[in-house]
Amino acid sequence: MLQVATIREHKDHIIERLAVRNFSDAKTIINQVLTIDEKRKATQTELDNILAESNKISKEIGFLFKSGEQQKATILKEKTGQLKEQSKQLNEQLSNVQNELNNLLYQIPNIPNKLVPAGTTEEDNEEVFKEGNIPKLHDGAIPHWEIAKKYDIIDFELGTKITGAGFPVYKGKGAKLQRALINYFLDKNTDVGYQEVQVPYLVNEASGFGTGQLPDKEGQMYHVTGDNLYLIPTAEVPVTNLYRNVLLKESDFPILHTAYTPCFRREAGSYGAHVRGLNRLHQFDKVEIVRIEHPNNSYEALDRMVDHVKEILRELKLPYRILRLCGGDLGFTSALTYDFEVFSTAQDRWLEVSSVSNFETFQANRLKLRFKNADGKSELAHTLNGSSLALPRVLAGILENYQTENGIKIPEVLQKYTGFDIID
RNA sequence: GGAGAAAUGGCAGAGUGGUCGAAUGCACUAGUCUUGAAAACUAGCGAGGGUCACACCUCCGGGGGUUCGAAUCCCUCUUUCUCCGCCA
Repeated sequence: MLQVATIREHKDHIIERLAVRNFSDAKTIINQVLTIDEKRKATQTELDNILAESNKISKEIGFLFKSGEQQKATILKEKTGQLKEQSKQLNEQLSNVQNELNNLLYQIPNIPNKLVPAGTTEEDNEEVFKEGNIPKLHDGAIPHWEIAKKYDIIDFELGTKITGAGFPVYKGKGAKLQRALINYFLDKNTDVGYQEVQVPYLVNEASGFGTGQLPDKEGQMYHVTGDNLYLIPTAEVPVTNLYRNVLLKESDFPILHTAYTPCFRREAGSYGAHVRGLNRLHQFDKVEIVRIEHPNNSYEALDRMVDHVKEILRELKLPYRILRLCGGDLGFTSALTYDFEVFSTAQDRWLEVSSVSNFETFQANRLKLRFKNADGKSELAHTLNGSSLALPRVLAGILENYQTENGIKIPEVLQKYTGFDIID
């Protein structure tokens, strides 16, 4: 959520940048926000004046009672009745205006960074980096869902029986390989200073609001209605909300966390040809990295996160590329996002395995995540996060790219975690 | 799940209807003293709105109510603690 003060000061710039997202209503909404905020201020001032007078009279009544002048007090009491009625009305007005203002603010996405290219679909994303060799597979190479079946390491039908489509069961070396990946990712992250945390997989409404999933995207999350809780779609939600309503010191920066969690996504409406196997699931595992940064450092931090994910993919020897998301593909809350995609050789397509974003103050404003700056003033911090990494597609990439006629080889860096070097 | 107690500033902890955004202690910040530090002393020290700056307004777990006036009384929700029940 943008701050009204920011909107007021940088109105033209914001309208111009929002055009990159094809957010055509920008000008109208921004102008509405400013008008309504003026109304808010006026109403607030009017209410404050009435409350001030009412407070003054109440105090006087107190003194009069003490000195035994009951009659004078009674006269004053009558006067407060009117004021009370007025303040009640104004209060209602104020909360209406405030709701109106908030409803507008909720509709405005984050301002894209100047690096974000214009564009409408994923075709317009900008490839900024590419590395690794696409292996030449032997004749008869197969996609990962067939590999999974052939070696009996992932059972999709069994998951369907227990829950439904999109909830696979990992078995034997498949399960072990998954666990190896989780441990490997966590170790890589903690090695460079991310503190590991284990967090709840269910979150309340306030948390969903803080990171921007609510109120608009509740359809993407599983809702436990009995207790009004949501299953997390990503560790970003609980981990970032660790810092909801927090006032930091400048010396607290940077804050770095990593967390392994399962992720639950309804993926409503995204069925189709490209969702086979591990490509798109309702439940999957992910290791996330989250940073809370001083505004001056957040873009350097973003670059460091990108470098970190690069190193992991390099170590796994998977061919990958990095995309800078265009305005049309950029998430609602993000100012700049880099997607990492691994090449899935048997499917002949790129699979997204990580998404690294800077949200600047967009989430912090909702979270009330601030720090005391050098002038002693409260200022919003910047939040960032990235996958490091999402498991299923990395797994798919390994199974497909490492397949040989004799079985699936295990990437060298993982062998000390798996305890085996081939699935056969 | 049942019964009882509690929730106040970074922490501890006063405050049970009026001048209380709130005593006191610790922590913290600045100054005096000191070669420096400690100690001692002095001053400052919650957040949000509003203002050029003041004034002023709001906030004592959340929400609602009583009252001219609520941290204080009432209702409700949440959380914590104790006891009982259940249980990985």
